[in-house]
Amino acid sequence: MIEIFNSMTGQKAPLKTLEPGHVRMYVCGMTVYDFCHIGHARSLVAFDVVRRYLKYSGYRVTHVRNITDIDDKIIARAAANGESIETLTKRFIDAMHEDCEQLGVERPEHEPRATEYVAGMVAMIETLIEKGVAYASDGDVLYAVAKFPGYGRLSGKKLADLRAGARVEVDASKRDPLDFVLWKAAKPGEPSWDSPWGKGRPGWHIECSVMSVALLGDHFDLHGGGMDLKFPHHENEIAQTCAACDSTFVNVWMHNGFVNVDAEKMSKSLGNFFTVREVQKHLRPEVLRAFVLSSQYRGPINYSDDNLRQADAGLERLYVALRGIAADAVMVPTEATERFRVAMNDDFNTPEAMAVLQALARDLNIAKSASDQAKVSAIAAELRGLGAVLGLLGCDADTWLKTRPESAGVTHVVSGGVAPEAAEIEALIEARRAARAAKDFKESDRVRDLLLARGIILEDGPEGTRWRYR
RNA sequence: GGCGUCGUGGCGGAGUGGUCACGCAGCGGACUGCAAAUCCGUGUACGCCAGUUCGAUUCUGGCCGACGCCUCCA
Repeated sequence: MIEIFNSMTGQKAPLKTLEPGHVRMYVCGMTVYDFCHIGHARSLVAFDVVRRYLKYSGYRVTHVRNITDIDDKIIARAAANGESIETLTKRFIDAMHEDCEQLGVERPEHEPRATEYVAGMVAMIETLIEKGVAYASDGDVLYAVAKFPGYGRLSGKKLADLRAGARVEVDASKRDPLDFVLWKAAKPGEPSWDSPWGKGRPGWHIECSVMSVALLGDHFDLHGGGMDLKFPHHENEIAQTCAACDSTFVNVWMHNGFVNVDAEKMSKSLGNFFTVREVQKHLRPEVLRAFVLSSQYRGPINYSDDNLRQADAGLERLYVALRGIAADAVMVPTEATERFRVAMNDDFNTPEAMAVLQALARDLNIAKSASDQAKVSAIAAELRGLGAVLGLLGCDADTWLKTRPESAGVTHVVSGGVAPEAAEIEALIEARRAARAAKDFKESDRVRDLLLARGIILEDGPEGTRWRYR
């Protein structure tokens, strides 16, 4: 039984799908005017693990992740770059897909774009006006927040408190400062669509209401996103969908925590963000993934070189254990799998799940030194199998270990082939072998130091010498 | 100001009313020509103050501190 923390209730509860064996989930995706940063990566990876684990647990998953391809920032960025909105958004959508592939994030079943659903948004806005919860004003359409009784429930806010804390100047067209825009009248030169209220474009929140209803229905199982979307975005989504469809909308709300830098939220406005592709210049995407999974998805996670280094070291230990073992055995679940499942069933406790992988690595190393082949391949299969549920350990171990960190970034999808200078390294190892055979340890140590200076570590074993980068 | 999350050993990070996380780093041992890798061992950690309890890091209350949301943001 999978238990999930529901932001709406503040408690964990067993997952009960509306349709037996089928999970329908919607996760807020990106606004595509820039590259993915580590914060996006965390959300992407966190919900990718949710998706993978649900599938592993036997569910069919219909996962929707939207793409916001029209909004103020996109318009501004395109104008600043002197390029069209289409060119800009296409570029960053492609970049996002590349980043996802690097991070091992599976493609969701649907990736709807806001601009493809404008007609539906207009229709929902009309319904909201008919129902008396929205009003047109100077070409804008606003949602009258006070008309929706449950407003603030998700974020635990009261209308009065929100008004007291309001830091935004009141827009003259708003009847209540908290009312939010469903439709924006077009300004000259801006992209626009025809509507009953004149030319304009949708507000941000309405797209998610319309696209989720269109692809998943007006009542589905899971809705996720970053903590910062809880208010106002998800609150507004609820107000829109529930009022327009007279529905329950979402059963379980999930929110991932932030990535911090020096204990501060990584964000565009603070300028303390790193993009996924920058980071991949000096480490492999799988390390980033392991780093994200090293803490539970709801808590904060601190981005630092040392924490990344630790994630790398932990992952390397797993790959070292798997090295040289054929990946041909079928996974047979043992107590380790049971422990893994208990951890994951508890609101996706990935740190605990990773501890299980480490325990398997130790057992594997022990079985290896005992030369218990049956046990070795069984444990290796279980380790790989559970790793796959987290989207880890998908590479060939030897390839992983023989790929230089600085040439990383292209290794998540195993492509075979070791580093280019492998032949040269092998030659030096052979020379050293000869020296050792002749008991010329001075020479053999010289060769080893030579290689070490290039970041290559040698390991002498019963079957000869192996090498890896570090 | 309102609302909320959190505070675990050198670091990261789970978890629990009373023997165990796990990883990184360190130290000792085994192994090794020496290393590396691996295995074994090793740390009186649970913000502060009270309360409940035979016993609290784990429950309750208060305090302090950090962070977040209240405005676009994963």
